[in-house]
Amino acid sequence: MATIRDVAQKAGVSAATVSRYLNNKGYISEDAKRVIAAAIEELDYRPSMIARSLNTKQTTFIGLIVPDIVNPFFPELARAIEDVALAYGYTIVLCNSDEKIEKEVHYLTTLQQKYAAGFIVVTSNEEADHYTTLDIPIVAVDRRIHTSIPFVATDNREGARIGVEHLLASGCQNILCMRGPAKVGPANDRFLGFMDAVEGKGIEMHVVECPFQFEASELAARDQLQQHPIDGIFASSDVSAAGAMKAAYSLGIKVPDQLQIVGYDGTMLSSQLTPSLTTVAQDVYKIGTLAARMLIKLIEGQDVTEREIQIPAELIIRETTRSEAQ
Amino acid sequence: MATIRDVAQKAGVSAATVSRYLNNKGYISEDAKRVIAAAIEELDYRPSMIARSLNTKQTTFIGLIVPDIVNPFFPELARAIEDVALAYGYTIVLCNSDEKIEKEVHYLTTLQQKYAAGFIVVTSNEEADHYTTLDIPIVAVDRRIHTSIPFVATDNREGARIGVEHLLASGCQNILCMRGPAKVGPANDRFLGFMDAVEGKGIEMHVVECPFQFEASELAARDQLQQHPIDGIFASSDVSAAGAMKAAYSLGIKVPDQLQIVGYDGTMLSSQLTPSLTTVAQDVYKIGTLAARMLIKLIEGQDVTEREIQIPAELIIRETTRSEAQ
DNA sequence: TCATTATGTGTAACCGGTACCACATAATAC
DNA sequence: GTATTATGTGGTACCGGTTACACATAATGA
Repeated sequence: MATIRDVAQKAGVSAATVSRYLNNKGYISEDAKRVIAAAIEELDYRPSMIARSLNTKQTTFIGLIVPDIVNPFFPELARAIEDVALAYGYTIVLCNSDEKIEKEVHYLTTLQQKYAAGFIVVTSNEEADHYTTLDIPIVAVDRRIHTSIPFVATDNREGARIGVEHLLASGCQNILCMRGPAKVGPANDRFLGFMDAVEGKGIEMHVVECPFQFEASELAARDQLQQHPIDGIFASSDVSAAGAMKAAYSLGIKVPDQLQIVGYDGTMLSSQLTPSLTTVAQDVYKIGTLAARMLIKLIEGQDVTEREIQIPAELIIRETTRSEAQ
Repeated sequence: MATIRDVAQKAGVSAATVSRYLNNKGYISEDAKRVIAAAIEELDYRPSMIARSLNTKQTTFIGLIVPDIVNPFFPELARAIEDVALAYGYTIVLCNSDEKIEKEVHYLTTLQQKYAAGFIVVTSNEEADHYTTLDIPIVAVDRRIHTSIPFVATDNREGARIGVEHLLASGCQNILCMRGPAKVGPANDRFLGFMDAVEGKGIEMHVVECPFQFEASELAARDQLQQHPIDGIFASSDVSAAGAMKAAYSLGIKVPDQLQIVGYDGTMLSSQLTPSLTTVAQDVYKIGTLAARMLIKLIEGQDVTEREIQIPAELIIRETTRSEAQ
């Protein structure tokens, strides 16, 4: 690899001049520009970002910390972030934390001492010290970390409320809420939204807590369906809804005739199921782009006025509900 | 951030000694070790990887170039790679190429001048010059790039053959093959496997090419199901199989009673569908770990004996086939 | 006892850029 | 005609590590 001094020598100028050329700083004659450009071309010279970083102290890596990229919510988020990162000259480093503090801390420290300019983080860990004490910018996505850390997410409470309203409007009288884990912020918000919709309506309701995981959800749903005459399910993730559909199928319960189901997330899965799933869709791509933009602004020292962004969710009515209203 | 000279000063030794301590190189007295460790502790010193990289010329970034992380095959691959990368002290940089040469080249060049130590690449692009001329190691996954580039993938031909044999053994007489795009290597291998199984068996067959995409697959399947008395479908991806299931459902064709379906990939989706999908599962995690190990060996200058690895696929029999044999 | 080797540490150059400063010349101002 | 400013370039220290080399002392061998 050619260095800046190789270029300088070939062009018959000093390294300083080449550096100025590369960064469009200070005065450079047209002659010098021409001869430097030629030398760069000829040597196929590319500046070493690492040498540059050493004294500018600036890098273009963004660490993306997610629980597990295999969970279908995150690839889409990653994709969105990567798209804006690319546009602004950043690249993203993928970190799977499995929700474990040790892994989060590991990535935070190694990447910081390596090269990271900032982080985008999705975590449910209560202890946020290792985030608040960081000296590079962070943006939290999906789950709030600490009031001092900027945050982007769906308006989950309102989203859930809309989904449950739809179930109500479609005639459900006996609703099961398959709520997510209590320690996950958005799961709680969705549960609150469920309560908002259901309260004072005089309908019967059941609540079961289950992880965003297929088998466990199927089991929980089957159990509830056997115990109660349920005619509507609000699942707080599409995966749980898929589990519920499977449970209904194996119990011979017809969807949507005997049982209506609303999922949450709006992942690919929801449209690929048979019958296709009515769901409350999050605009994950938008969340990702907004978070990335915000982080890059922070990195580049620009003003960030809105430090908390809530994106509305959208109800997508498909085949697991009857929407009697229509 | 404290520097090595800060540590040296606090410990009353030279920077060289601290460096030796950090790298376990050369002689260091126990006294020195103690006093340096204390100074590091006190200053919360972390060596700057970027300064280190500048003269060792070694980095610990692995570029992962995939068409689109949103395609469910890739998160699992990424996860596997990331797991071994973590174990060996590497971090992975996520690059979505959308199969576009420009984007691939962009990432290749920027990351190379930035920091990458090697690449793991999934691409179907014919033109491989920008890969073969690279001066850092690469490993190709899923799709072969060039004979000179190490390669890890499922034995797709054999996998497909097994899947189709199962359809045959389950009594299918009129089979539709939903093959993948002609320009994608693995899709061709799977088609060859289909032919291997079907040839000379005297059964009726139909072939339709469709992308690994839900809507298009549903349309193609519906079209074929309306034209021919098909009783078995071999889809070369789970997504296509899901499309076929939807088509069958909307045409009132019962699965598996009237129509049996075998998918390919073994993604989450296959188990979450109702009925759950019989599929030929790839061991994506294994592919990822093997590829990552191989790349790291190449980066670290170790011998790599096997430069082409084929992993067997496994048939997972679920509810979309009847397996009469049993 | 003297030569040789093992042990331990510091000095300084270097990796490949950036940026401050000095300096030279041309253009403009007074 | 001299002072001032704009334009253009080079020298060199520095970012924060690593490492070759020199040097000093202790331990071992003959």
